Amino acid sequence: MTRVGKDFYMRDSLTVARELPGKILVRASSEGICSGRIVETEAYMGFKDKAAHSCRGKTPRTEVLFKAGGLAYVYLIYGMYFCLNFSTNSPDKPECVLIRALEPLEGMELMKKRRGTDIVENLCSGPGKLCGALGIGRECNGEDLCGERLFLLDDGFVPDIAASRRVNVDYAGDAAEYEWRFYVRANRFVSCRNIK
DNA sequence: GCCGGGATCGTCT
DNA sequence: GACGATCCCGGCA
Repeated sequence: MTRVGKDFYMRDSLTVARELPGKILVRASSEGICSGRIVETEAYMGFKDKAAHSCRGKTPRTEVLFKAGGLAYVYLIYGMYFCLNFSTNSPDKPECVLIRALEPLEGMELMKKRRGTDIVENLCSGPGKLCGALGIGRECNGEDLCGERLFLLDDGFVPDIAASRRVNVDYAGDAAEYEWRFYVRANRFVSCRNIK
């Protein structure tokens, strides 16, 4: 079991998104420790990707993406839910990877309490859900992914990974067709299991 | 089990 | 002023 270091994030988001499934995300807060194995990701490739927040340049919201990779990019969606992304690559390439689903491991009781359900499949099977389960909000934006509150472990497990179109980016023209979503095949903790 | 609609507000135009 | 990188609930089967 090793900690994932900064170098891992200093590559393009497609490469990172493909290698993330199987890694273990650990979240430590005042309420306790939670962890889960990443089972679903999406790559957002910066300027060359019309679905990416950063494709039209730097704004107050996307500022974190214009720094070296290895930071959390957290934003509010639909006015009610948060999404967790890992920034990747160099400051001139504002790319990131959306974390879409986890297979819950540690801290099951705390995650159930935060989510208000005992159904394990519903704890982290979606971007908004996993932020709820892990207690991730706007205060995590810019958080170092190699710190003590949020980090990644590698236990050597390599799952069987499939690719598909990304979820809910129909507005993005050609970019909507790119198969930049990566998920663990036949895993019951993946969101949108009808999309192949 | 599947489907449709509503919630809710920060962000950018 | 419009619109989401979503989720939940209710209705119907």
